[in-house]
Amino acid sequence: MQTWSTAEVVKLTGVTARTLRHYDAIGLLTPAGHGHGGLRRYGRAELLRLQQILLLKRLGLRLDVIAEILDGALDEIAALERHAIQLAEERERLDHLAATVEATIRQLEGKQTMTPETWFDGLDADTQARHEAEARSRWGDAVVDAGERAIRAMSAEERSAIPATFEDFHRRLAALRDAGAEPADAGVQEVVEHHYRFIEKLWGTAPTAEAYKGLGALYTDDPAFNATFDEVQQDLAAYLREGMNAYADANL
Amino acid sequence: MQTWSTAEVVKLTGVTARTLRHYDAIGLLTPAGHGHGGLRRYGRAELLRLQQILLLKRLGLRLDVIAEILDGALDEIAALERHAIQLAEERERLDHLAATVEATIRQLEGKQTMTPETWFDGLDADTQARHEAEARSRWGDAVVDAGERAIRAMSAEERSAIPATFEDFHRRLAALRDAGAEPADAGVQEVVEHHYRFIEKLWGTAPTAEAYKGLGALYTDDPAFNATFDEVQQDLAAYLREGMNAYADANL
DNA sequence: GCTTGCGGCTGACGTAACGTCAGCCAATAC
DNA sequence: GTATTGGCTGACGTTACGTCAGCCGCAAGC
Repeated sequence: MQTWSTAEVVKLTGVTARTLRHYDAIGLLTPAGHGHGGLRRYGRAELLRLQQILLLKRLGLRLDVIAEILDGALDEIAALERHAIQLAEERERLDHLAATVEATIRQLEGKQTMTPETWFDGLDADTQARHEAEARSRWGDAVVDAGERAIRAMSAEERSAIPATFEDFHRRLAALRDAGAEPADAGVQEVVEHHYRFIEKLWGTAPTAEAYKGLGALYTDDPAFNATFDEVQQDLAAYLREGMNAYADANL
Repeated sequence: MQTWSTAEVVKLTGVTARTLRHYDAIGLLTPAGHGHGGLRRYGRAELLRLQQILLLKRLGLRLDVIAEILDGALDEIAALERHAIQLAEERERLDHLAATVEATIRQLEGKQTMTPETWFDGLDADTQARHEAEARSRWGDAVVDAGERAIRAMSAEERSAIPATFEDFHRRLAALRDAGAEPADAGVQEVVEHHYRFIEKLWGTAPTAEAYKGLGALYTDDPAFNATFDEVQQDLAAYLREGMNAYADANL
């Protein structure tokens, strides 16, 4: 029976000698035997098996899965079906990623003059871009795009008034808190309602309960936001968040 | 100045403690200082940096690249643009892979329901039965039945003529190739069209461009197929594959 | 007989980004 | 005094090999 040495198999198939040794080491492709000095010798059956391995590998399957298929422990069609599903998921993930990266680039390039620097009050352009990326991954592109349109539709006056409006909310909330009001109390909820309406205006669409609560969580979780609130009053972000949660539960 | 312990940062950001230690170990995020017992302490600056790290990481950048960007050694926009290109390439690769996998699955299905041992040597009756049961539960009866109906709609003569029909294609292609014809030439494309119609008949449905190309790739990649072609003429599979690609591009 | 070269061999380390122990330490709570 | 909390520092495992380093057997040339 004809046999082939490692070097010959390398020439025939294009795989590297190291790969053959690796497949031997993990038991995926055991040589037919060993010649003088322990030299590996492959027979026809091993070459055929190697061809199958390479085919399945080209399809992106993992070596352990390939081994299970070739040894009959796994159904080939079922394994490929699962693999196809994984490929589709991965592709979708990449699509989403690519969109977010593109948005980030556009933002960094400043080609989009959407939110003036005043928007996030104190955040530099770089941080702003990060926030847009975060917003897109949190709420989706549609929401952020709508927000951009809404902001552009505002007059310059309205736009420049944004930070002051937020500051006004924050100060009123801090005052209520100092007075001992709970987040769910009517006075606080009134301010929160104004806040909600204002966000709706900024976003160009009415936030859902989840989105609004998510925004509240962002206020406390994001150190940049949190710091902005802390400047007005310690832990004000958490106070507002509770107010937003209560508002969302009661009205959205 | 306010500082946070590892556990606090974990709660604030959602990353694991192990990750924070890892980032410290590779120098990506060094704590502001160490408290009693070597406990890590993070300040506002570190939280902001961590925030940036997490955003870039969500965009799929590698940690060493992130470090270079944050330390100013790399231009952020340029790095993201390169990254976007890589994402697009990876996506395309997955597209291609998915199409090939789908075609392979179809072909394996065809192996079992449509063309018996005469065309493909390799699956015994038991394996075939398992595959069919698997196929029915996974793809639904409709698809498998359609294929079987298509086969059954053939007369016994037609069925037994399947291998001969393929062989006829192969011989005609080999002859054209010997005569110097390119895969895209009209004469070859005419044979390929017959081949396409025949596959359509066997599958019970018209292959898409991707599926048809995937089948061509399978002819060259699968050793069982390739060997069948090689018996007629050396590297005939690759020749047919090119013809199939040209046909798909022009007509599907 | 000795060296050189070829072809191959067996470890062993490195890769990306951590997860998952194992074993130890310090401060606090009971 | 001890259990608990919260943290610490190694070190191994993960995937599919690439890349040495060091050694061995066999042949040809000197």
